Amino acid sequence: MRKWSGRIRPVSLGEKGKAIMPSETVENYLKAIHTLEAAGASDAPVALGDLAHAVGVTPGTATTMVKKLAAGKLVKYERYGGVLLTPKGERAALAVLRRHRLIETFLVRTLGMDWSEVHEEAERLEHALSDRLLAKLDAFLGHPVVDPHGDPIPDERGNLRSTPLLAVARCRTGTKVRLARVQDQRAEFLKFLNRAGLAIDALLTIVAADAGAGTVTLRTEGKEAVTISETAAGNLLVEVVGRK
Amino acid sequence: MRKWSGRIRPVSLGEKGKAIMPSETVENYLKAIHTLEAAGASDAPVALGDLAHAVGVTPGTATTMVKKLAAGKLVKYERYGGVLLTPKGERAALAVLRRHRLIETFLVRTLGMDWSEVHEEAERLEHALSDRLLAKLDAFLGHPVVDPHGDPIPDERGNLRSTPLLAVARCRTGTKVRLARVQDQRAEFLKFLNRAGLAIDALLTIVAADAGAGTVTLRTEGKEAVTISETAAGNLLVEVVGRK
DNA sequence: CTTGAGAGTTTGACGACTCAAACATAGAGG
DNA sequence: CCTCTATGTTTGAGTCGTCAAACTCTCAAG
Repeated sequence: MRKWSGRIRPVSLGEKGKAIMPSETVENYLKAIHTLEAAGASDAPVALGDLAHAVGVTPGTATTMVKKLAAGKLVKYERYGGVLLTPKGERAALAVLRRHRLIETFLVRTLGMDWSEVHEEAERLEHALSDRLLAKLDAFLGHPVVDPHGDPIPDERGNLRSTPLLAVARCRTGTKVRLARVQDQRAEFLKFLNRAGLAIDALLTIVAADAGAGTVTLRTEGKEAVTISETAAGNLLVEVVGRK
Repeated sequence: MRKWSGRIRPVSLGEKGKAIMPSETVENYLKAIHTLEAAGASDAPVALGDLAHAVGVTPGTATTMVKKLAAGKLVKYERYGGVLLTPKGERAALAVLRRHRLIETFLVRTLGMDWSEVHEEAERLEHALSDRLLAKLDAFLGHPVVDPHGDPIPDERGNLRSTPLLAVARCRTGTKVRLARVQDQRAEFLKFLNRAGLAIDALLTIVAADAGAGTVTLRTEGKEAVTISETAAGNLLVEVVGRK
């Protein structure tokens, strides 16, 4: 009788033993929860509907999955009460984020891809890198601390270095700022930024803000002014460098 | 009512429409069939048992899967008659092989990983690269024609440039050769080659061949002689450069 | 021929993930 | 306080890939 030396497959959650390799699906849920936690009020649990939307499944599916995550001690969950990452879940989420951001950095810096096209790519690759490869990549890139969108890259231990940044939406007219981080990664939006000359590290001046129209106007060195929605302005994080 | 903009998932085989994105599993079966076809006598169908073994599943699973591949016109299959790739299946298999080998090349050349550790890595990554990324990678590497093991890399159209090579096992004593390709990718074996100083492009001399013991002895420039099994010698492909 | 061992196939079941749709709950507005 | 609607949960079913074990076929040896 032959022995079928099958490959080792991801183990189901909540089993005996140690370091469980989370499935691709689980990693995606954790990442989404992390992102939603960061976006919402601090300590506010993430609504399952939002989670479902972020992951791209129906609410029922999210409920089912979250119960599994809870069984695996990756999240804290109460019926009708939303979901929060446990420290363990947080670590796992940051590990995924680290892979994602290092990959994006590599794709842009080394392969010369546009920042508008690397997100989807990284989305698929992030589940296929070993720790060993990740370490090599990190070293190759010179241990970058932010990715091409300005998002911080967690280090091996999951520490996130956070510089306090300000949304353009909250800047007073006349402020001079440096674009440090873009939180909307939709290709559409990034391509618009390309056209408008709004790149990471670009120096900008807040020219005007029209609360009524819900727009903000800004100008980058030598280029013509651009007007964007307040929503968009909320996704551009900057560092103030001075006042005109 | 919210619209669940779920992600597009791989479509099941044999459906209407065109360019079906084969699942990771399907890609692995095709790759395995291709490899087994190449290893066996020309035009001999691949036995389902061998396929099952190569993919790491039970024979029943392989049968089931092969029927699906046949439904998708990727293989020619007859009950009890083994399996052969159709032109379509061949193309798909070569595409996977191309991705696999370009990734290995990148991992060794750019990230400095050892050739003994890249196979497994590539095995996972090969299913996650877009054509766009692959093209960038190919250009970045300067359109390499062989991977770190000496295996030829199919071009975008699936053309394989094949140089006729000879197995060390078939070389006469006294022949001087250049090591061109290693067909056994088990980390164990490659690490042994490292220790023995047997690298791609190394110049070797066939010192002796003992048919009784089933061994071959060879020497590389300046190093001491190594004796390997005939099986191993069958997996070292070389180019003859002269006779001593 | 006949036959049996070995290769291949079928069947029934399962785990992971998903959806649609029926159902339950919370909590704001009246 | 009651009620309605938003949101969340459950249920039943489906897909994909897998296994174990029962079953079937092929073909070489007698």
